[in-house]
Amino acid sequence: MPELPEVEVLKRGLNELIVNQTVKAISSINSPRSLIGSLSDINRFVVGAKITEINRRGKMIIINLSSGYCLVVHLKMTGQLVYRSDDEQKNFGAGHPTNSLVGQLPDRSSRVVIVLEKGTLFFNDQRKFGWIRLIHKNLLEDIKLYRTMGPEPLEGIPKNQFSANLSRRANLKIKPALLDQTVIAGVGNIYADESLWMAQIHPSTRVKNVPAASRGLLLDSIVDSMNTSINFGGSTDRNYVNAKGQGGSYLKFAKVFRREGLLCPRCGSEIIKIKLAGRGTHFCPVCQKEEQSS
DNA sequence: CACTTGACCTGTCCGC
DNA sequence: TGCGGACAGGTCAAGT
Repeated sequence: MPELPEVEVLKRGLNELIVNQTVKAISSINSPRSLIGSLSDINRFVVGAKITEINRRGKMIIINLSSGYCLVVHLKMTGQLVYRSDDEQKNFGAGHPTNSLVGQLPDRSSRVVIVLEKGTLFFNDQRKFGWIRLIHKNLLEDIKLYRTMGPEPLEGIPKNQFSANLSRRANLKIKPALLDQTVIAGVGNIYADESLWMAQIHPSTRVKNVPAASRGLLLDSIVDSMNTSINFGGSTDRNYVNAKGQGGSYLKFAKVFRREGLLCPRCGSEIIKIKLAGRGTHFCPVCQKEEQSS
């Protein structure tokens, strides 16, 4: 669902749409757990503050405020951050056509509503796994996920660092190791499967049995697949949309993800799906060969 | 301590 | 058609 590329596309959109706007109001609706922070802090440090910049760390979005605080957003599986200008809100009310995949807002999945000067930002989350947390920018490290997050793929990770991080999980299978956010930031199910296919590594291979050359190829593949996805606006399976409510088209170009029963674009064999570490895992059993354990 | 499984949720899809 | 259950997967907590 939303992984690094999707969150990056969302971050870029938000930077174009809501920076320099002042927050007029913020409230959670229908899901108190979705907004984390005391009501007094929210009223004091969010309402009346100006949005200065939107950043990303792994799969987290960080909305910086002029008060020195920030709203950290994790979309988890079904979260969305959709901005509607006041004009767009009026048009929706009038039933005008739109290119948004999301209908009139708020809807029944809306969890947090942030009213800005010129529009409204909606945090929608069908399954309520996601959250928005208010925290001072100097205390971001209090969030364990933030503090332990591995290096950013788009900022250039030295291959020896990637290899060393992987080796901390030497006995783990390579796919669950990639999903460990302390090893590398932002990889989820889609880009794990796609990059393992590109690097021709069987997802069940133990990390200790993945040679250095394959690790280097794997890192390159992660970066390549993510950059390609960003260029296509990310992956939309069902829920993901950007800040304007539009989907991304990367899955049309995916080689194995959700393509079980279809043919491997490289060798023509049938792509299969297995369950690995509790996750659906797609790969080519012929050209992604498992290294023998010793 | 390292690793695996279950919980958190809700909408969709499949088989009966 | 209705219903129960499996499934989707990011992260943390609990269990082995």
